Amino acid sequence: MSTEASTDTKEQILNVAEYLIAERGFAGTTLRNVVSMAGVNLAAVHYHFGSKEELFRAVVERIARPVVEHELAALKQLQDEKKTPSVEDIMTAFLAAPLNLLLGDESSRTVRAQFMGRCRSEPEPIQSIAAQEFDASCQAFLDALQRALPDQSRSQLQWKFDLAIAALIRVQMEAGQPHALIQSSHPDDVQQAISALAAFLAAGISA
Amino acid sequence: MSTEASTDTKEQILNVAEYLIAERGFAGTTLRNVVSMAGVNLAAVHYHFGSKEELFRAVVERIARPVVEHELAALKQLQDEKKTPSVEDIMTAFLAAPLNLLLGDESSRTVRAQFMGRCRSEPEPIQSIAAQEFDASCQAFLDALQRALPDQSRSQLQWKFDLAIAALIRVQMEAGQPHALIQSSHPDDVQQAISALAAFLAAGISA
DNA sequence: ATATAATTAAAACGTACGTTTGAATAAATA
DNA sequence: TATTTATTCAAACGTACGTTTTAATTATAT
Repeated sequence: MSTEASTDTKEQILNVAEYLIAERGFAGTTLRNVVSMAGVNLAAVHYHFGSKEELFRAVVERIARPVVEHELAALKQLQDEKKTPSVEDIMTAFLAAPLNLLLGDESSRTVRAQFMGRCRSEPEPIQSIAAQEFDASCQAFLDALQRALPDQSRSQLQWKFDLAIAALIRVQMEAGQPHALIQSSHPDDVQQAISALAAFLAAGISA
Repeated sequence: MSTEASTDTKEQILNVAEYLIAERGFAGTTLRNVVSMAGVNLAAVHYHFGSKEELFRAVVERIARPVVEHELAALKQLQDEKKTPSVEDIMTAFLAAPLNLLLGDESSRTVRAQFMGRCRSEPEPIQSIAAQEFDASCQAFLDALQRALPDQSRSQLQWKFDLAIAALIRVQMEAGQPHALIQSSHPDDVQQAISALAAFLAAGISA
């Protein structure tokens, strides 16, 4: 048996698509760019994924699943430790999973971050496809914030948490650039960035 | 004489290009979409602007100029009133100009906001073309923040102010949507949103 | 009114797009 | 080994892209 050759092709396509869409956006990335850089045949995309849009969905799923899992696990652990975690605790748990992904192998460090950033600014229906993959963790963290700040209205917390996501994504996209919060993928730097960003957001959300 | 017909065509193209790029992004907008909706000939784009990229630059310039002017004027007035304005004062001045643009005629209310949002997430070189149009006011406000918070390092303020811009743009893009900060273009609502967002950001930046 | 310039129009340029097809090749089953 | 299935490949499908060209039209000025 060899699903070997098959999965190689499939993963190569996913890797390259993630890289190019992160760099150029969905509309700016052509399947011919993808297969050329991946070293596979053009028809392989439709054989394995069906269409360009389905390929995008596959890339998003591959990225979102572990992030959402980590986030929900971190939140659960936090709630097991403390009865009512602070806003800063909650935000730290929320930020840790995606930002620690920046610690992965150097090659795909920024790529994954930039891809997630693109997801939120792509035109419909691309944006919605991405959003629904992250929806589960967003709801859970919003509930946690509501318990920590019972005096704030739900709609208030909603737009504040939305801005927190916007900030997280901005930090991810700018990682490594001249004046960004995250300068290197060194564990200490990333941990410090998580703390600084959690403090920034906790202050704003609590205000 | 009639530069009449000419400026009509030119402005129609600018209007429609702004609308479509706001909705679909630069790569997702075709010149044939533009001229079809604008009711002008395809060649008119190249006659008046030279290329698709130059058309984009023209749209950005038309939007950015009044915003930057208003922002710098508001900052100057603030610094004339108070010797050392508070962080919240500064952020309010920064937010007021772009958010008050949402008070314009209902038709183009969200369009302009979404366009500015797109500018920051477009792939290069589109993003840079847009960024340089807003650069002047960014530097001025960063300087003002530095004077209000002399204990924070420049690089700290830089990523914080960058996140403030990200938040501003997110608020603009989401305006009118279900759980957004800005629900209507009613002057009172917008003014309240400016206050809330200024408080959110001032807390984060000062933290 | 006539000549000159500015603007619009229709059509085609070459290129690249996402997708489909049908044959060739490799792998798995019998 | 023979046969069926899964995968790769080269080529072409029709469509749409940004841009250019050339001619018709409109306005300005002599």
